[in-house]
Amino acid sequence: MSTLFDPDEPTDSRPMIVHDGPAGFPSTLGANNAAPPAGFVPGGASAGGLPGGGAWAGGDSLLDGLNPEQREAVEYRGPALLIVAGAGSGKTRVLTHRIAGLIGSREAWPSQILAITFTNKAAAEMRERVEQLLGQASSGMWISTFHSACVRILRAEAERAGLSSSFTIYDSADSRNVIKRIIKELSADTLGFTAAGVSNKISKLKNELADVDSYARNANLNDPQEVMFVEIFRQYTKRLRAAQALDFDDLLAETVFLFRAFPATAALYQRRFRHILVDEYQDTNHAQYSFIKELTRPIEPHVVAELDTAGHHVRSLQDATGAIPGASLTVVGDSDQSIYAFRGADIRNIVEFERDYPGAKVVLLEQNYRSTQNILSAANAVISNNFDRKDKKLWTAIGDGAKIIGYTGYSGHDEAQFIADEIEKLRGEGVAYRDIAVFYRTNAQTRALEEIFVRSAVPYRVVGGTKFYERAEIKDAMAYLIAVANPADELALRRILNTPKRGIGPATETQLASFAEANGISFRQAMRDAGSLGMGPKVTGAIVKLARLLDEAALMLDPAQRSSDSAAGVSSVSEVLGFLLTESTLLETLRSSRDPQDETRAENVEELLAQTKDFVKENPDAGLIDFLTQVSLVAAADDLDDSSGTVSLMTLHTAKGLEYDSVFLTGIEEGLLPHQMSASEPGGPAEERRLFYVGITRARKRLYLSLAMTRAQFGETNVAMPSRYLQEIPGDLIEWRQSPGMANSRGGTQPRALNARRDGYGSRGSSGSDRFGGELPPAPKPKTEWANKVTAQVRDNGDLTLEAGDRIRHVDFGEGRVNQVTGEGTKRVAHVQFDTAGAKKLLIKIAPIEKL
DNA sequence: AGGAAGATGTTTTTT
DNA sequence: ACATCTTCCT
Repeated sequence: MSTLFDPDEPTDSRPMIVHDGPAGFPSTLGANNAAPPAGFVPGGASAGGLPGGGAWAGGDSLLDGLNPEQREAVEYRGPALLIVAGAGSGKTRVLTHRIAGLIGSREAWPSQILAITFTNKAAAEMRERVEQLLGQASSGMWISTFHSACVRILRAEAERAGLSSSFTIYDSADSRNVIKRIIKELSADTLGFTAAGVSNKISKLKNELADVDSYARNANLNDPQEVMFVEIFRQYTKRLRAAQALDFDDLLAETVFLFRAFPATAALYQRRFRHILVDEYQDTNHAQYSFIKELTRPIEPHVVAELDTAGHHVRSLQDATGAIPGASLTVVGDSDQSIYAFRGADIRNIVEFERDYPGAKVVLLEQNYRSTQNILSAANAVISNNFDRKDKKLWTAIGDGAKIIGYTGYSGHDEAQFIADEIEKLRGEGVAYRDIAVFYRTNAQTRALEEIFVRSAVPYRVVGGTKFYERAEIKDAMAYLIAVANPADELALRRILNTPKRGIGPATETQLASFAEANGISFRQAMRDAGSLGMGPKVTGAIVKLARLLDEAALMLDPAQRSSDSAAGVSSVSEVLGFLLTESTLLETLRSSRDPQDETRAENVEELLAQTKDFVKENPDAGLIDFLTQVSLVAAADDLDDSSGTVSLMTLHTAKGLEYDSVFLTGIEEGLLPHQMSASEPGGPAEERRLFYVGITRARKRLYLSLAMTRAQFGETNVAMPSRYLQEIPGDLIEWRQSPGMANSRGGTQPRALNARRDGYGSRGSSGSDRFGGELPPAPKPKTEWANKVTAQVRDNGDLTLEAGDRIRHVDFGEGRVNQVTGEGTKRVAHVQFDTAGAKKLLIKIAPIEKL
């Protein structure tokens, strides 16, 4: 987060560098720095810089503890470097050391470095580690995501780009709303258009840097379907522009367009960033690729001259021809971990890097420092089934480690119970909750897990999922802020128009819109002028009042206006939000509602208010726009709090780039992994395999693979088949606690069909393990004890008191004896030794138990 | 205008 | 199963 507001301002206290503007080049040197940077110095580093170094980082050489390949990746100097980094091969280490080396050896100023990461969290981590290596904070580095970097550039160059610098950023839900409205107005739904479909298509096009016009030029105008799509696209573009809004894809595309249209503007950034490093390069799409391509373009002599005349310092960077050579580019990636093709990531960007940047150096990192050999062997075996890849084998010096544990549950709930039990077992062995993670393919799978975890008193955290900022009440509150920051944003205005209810219905809304249209004024202005619309006095009053409220809030933020009455200076984001929430009665309405859910909603809004206060504290110089930007660009993985002592639950996609001691990979079933939807996509199954591979390689010491025989979806319970990928793991690596073929306890449930492999995978000698070859037995009946019963009941045992020695009966586990009771109030937990089911922990308040 | 009951679709992944 | 959207009723 701090990366979005990294201290790049002249107000920064450190004397090292003085900046000269948004694209500031270190034009003036601090007194303590004698040597100016001169772009990269080939060979300079190894000669006098790094190895002997230690001058800058508390004496620790940057190369200590690196293997030869890693060293090479840190030390190499040249225009282009590709680091092919297998999972867990220490690429973050290499990147941070490389950056620290560039800065520490004075080859580059921090401000000449642009490092792109996949998430804000990764950016923050990288910044921290670089500063740790350097032994000091280094302002001016840009370490951020593609999107954050583009926002920063676009806000700085807004005028050039034809935008307001306070443009709003629409998330996918916002753009879908706009599209939905357009579809409705054009009655395009009769042609089979859906908001989601159109939104996806537009997103894909923008990722390819197409816009309406370029698309329309090549469109087949005899196809009514196509004509309609073009019309929707056109409307969408028009509305976003009118609202001074950009969607996620625009952020990149507009930046690229800006660079291409204004070479001199681009040159400011080309000149500034002499070293560009991109992480997760395999997941870049065409727009991102182009962004990097533009930034690393050499600056033509005539543009250099232009800059020079404009007073920029460029002479020192010129080569013999008068041009400024392109920045040096380092990309890191692993094509085996490419999992975002579905949203336009183009694996060719990394595969063809050498062709793209002739003379590029390639370094391969294959030694893994994360996982045990058993885990790596499984990963290697799986991924080797993807043809069309460079063979690459991860290896480790760590040793074999524990076997992979396999488990087949009767249902998703059974699977979840197994995981909860195993987590407790691990806990008993001294593994902390925070070192455990549970991965799944789809968010829907969290339900069963959460239910069981709550019951079993396993502390957990869902990373991502339904995000805080996507909640309706938060979007409402945010819409107030957006309306203040960007009066042109009609979407925000319409959203708050009748939230909370103030008697302004859809009819009134339409009247306002057409009034604005007819008079060529903004929706906001139409609200101010509502008096001349001849509506009822009550409605008119409500509209005008809202408009006035927003205007007033805007004044609170405007430094020019602070002259008169209000003694205080410019108000902070939290003050403005507090004002808006109070005056609009949004918060009060939620609090006094009789809908029980509104209580939580009110709490959420208050949480947002608290967050703005934190934000103001951490970023004293940042304004409303900065806050809105930050909120727009937070990702699922960003809010992961490492310090919390909880088990982490997340999707396989979110898991990329993370690692845990113990990993549970759940739902390894056909239809789920690989997912049903991927079957029709061209590279689908291969991408799903990479996803599986990514999941496996997150584990350091222990890996659990679990699946269920039946899984509930769409309210129906369906039979699930083991994933084809399971067979790709050599049997001797897995120890099946309950194998896919032997889940027949309890009076002999039928053995079930696998994808018919006679040698079975892994079933270790237990009875019935090899009975499933060939035949296709009927689907097993869901075990009644589990099937969908957990959801049915919302239990509340009230103030049931238990103490050590009590005997209880549990719906699923039978009878048992309480050994211990811990915790307080509603969180009291009973530690129970069941007669047949073993030891469990139960949350007393809600567990399906009775005292005997 | 606002609320309740009924209809509908949604679940692949995300900056 | 659940949430959201639509339709109908007050």
